[in-house]
Parts: sequence; structure tokens; C-alpha cells
Amino acid sequence: MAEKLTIPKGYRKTKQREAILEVLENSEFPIHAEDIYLKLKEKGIDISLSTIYRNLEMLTKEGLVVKSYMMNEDKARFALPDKKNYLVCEKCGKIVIIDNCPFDKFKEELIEVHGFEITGHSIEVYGICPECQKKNEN
Amino acid sequence: MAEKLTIPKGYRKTKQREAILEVLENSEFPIHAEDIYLKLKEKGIDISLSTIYRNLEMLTKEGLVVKSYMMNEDKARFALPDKKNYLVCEKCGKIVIIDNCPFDKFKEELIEVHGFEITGHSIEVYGICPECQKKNEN
DNA sequence: TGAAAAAAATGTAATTTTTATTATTTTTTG
DNA sequence: CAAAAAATAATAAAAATTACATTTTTTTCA
Repeated sequence: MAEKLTIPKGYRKTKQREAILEVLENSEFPIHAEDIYLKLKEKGIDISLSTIYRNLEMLTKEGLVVKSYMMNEDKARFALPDKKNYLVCEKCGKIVIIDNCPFDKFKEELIEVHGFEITGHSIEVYGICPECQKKNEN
Repeated sequence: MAEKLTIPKGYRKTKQREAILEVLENSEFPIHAEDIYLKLKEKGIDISLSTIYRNLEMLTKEGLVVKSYMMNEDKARFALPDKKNYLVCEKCGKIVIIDNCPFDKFKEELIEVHGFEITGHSIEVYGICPECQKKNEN
């Protein structure tokens, strides 16, 4: 469970906004706008999909949320920044977060070679998870 | 300039298919389906957008092409696999390919920790390119 | 506390990207 | 060259996202 996030300064605290953040906090991996919509529906919170999109856009701009796309999917996923590097199983679709991100070790090298001032990154790795490997052994 | 690609076995050789591959070969970085459409229009090659999408889907499935999404864009980009790791400038949008991909060094570590059989990956790094850094010094 | 003003939320419609469909054309093969 | 298979173009349809006009909620401050 992640620590409690707060709505960025200059934005109002609303039920919907807090509810969206809560779903993202409790999610293990990047999810679609519609997943948030359905999760809130389940909880009895009535919210419109466009409100979710609008808030996700704001949260992304403010840096609280990271937007990403998964291989062969045509819709965006959203997650807190600590969940932006992940492994995806090509067979079952399982997503596993890479939490000790290997990236930092390369950062210096990249800065040197390309001169970029690096502000962020995202890594997606695809493959076959241990469970699906076992299934294929039959 | 990359080496000449061939249409995968079991598929027919058509003008359109070859033209799409040529555009991808000559492209420095991942591009949109519509970019391909416009480039071919320029060259006087008449092709329909759906043909481009259909072929990109096939080429992606066959592993000749990699599909990716860029930060804050809602449409897919396509490129040959050697161009799938890149730096994006947040200011001017410039894209620079990372060609000596640092990823391989971590592969072993990831396999050990998560047990995945890794088949591929893509890395997007965002930041500010040297030129935009200079502009901001004013 | 209670308007008035400001900001945010809503539902719907519109837009954009991508896919499916179908009739036609092109390529392959013998 | 003719038949069969595959690919294409054009169009329509579907899916994801954004824009718009209006309503609701929150804030402000007298």
C-alpha cells in the first residue's frame, strides 16, 4: 500500500478527485481510465468517464500520475510514478512491477552521450511469466 | 541507413507493402501510420490508410516492426526494432535513438528476480535536449 | 449564515484513431 | 493465361478521448 497522496496545490479537493487518487493508490499496476470508472461504480461512487479523463490529465501534468501504453493496446494506462516500469506476460497479460529500477545506473551514461537533461523515463519489458512457462512444458 | 528488409514468408510481395517498409527503413525514429501515408502521397504512391494499418499490424505480429506510444500522444508509432529505445525532448519534441541499448546488462538480473523469460523491451526517456537547454539559459 | 462568483462536474456530442466489411484488383501458381 | 488466393481501396463502424454547453458544488466574503 502506498502512502496517501494529496491533491496538488491550486486544485480543489473533491470527492471524485480523491476517489480517483485512491483507486490509483490501491492499484498494483497501470490501469485504464475505464478501470477506474468501473471500480468507482462498484463502490457506489457515481462519476462520469470524462471527469476521470479530465482529472487524469491534470494529475499527469502535475506529475502525480504517469501515463503509459502497453504493447498492442490502443488505450492509455495510468499509475503512480513508482509503478511505471513493468514486466508484461505475453501469454496471460500479467503485469509485474519492476521496483528496483535499473535505469539510474544508465542515466549518467545517457547524459554524457546525448547531452539531454533527463527528467523521466519508462521501461516496458515483455516476456513469458513463470506460470505460463510451466504450462507450456506439457 | 538500415539494411534492406524482406517481406516475411507466406505473404505476397506488393507495391504497397514494399513502400511501407521502405518508409520505415528510411525513418530516423518511430512514426505514425499517417506519416507513412503522407510520405507515400508525396512520392506519388497512392495507398489507403487502412492498407497501412493492416500491414503494420502484420509486420508487428511478425516481429519486423515495433509499435510504441510516445508520452502524451494518443496514437501509435511504428519503427524498425533498432529504433525502439529513444530520448524525447519535452520542449521541442525532438527524438534521438538510443542505439547502444543499456538494457541487456539488466536482463539477467530481471530474469533472476522475476523468473520471466524475456522476449523484448522498450525504453522511453524524456528530458530536455542540449539545444533547448541553451535556449533556456537566456 | 447566505448570496454571488468561481471552479468543477456532468452528460452529450464531436473528434480522432483504429478496425471491420465488402467489392474490386493484384499477385501467384500451375 | 486462367483460376485461386490474397491484398487493396473505400467506406462504414467501433473504440478511445476531448470539447461543449449546462448544471452543480465549492469558495468567498460581507
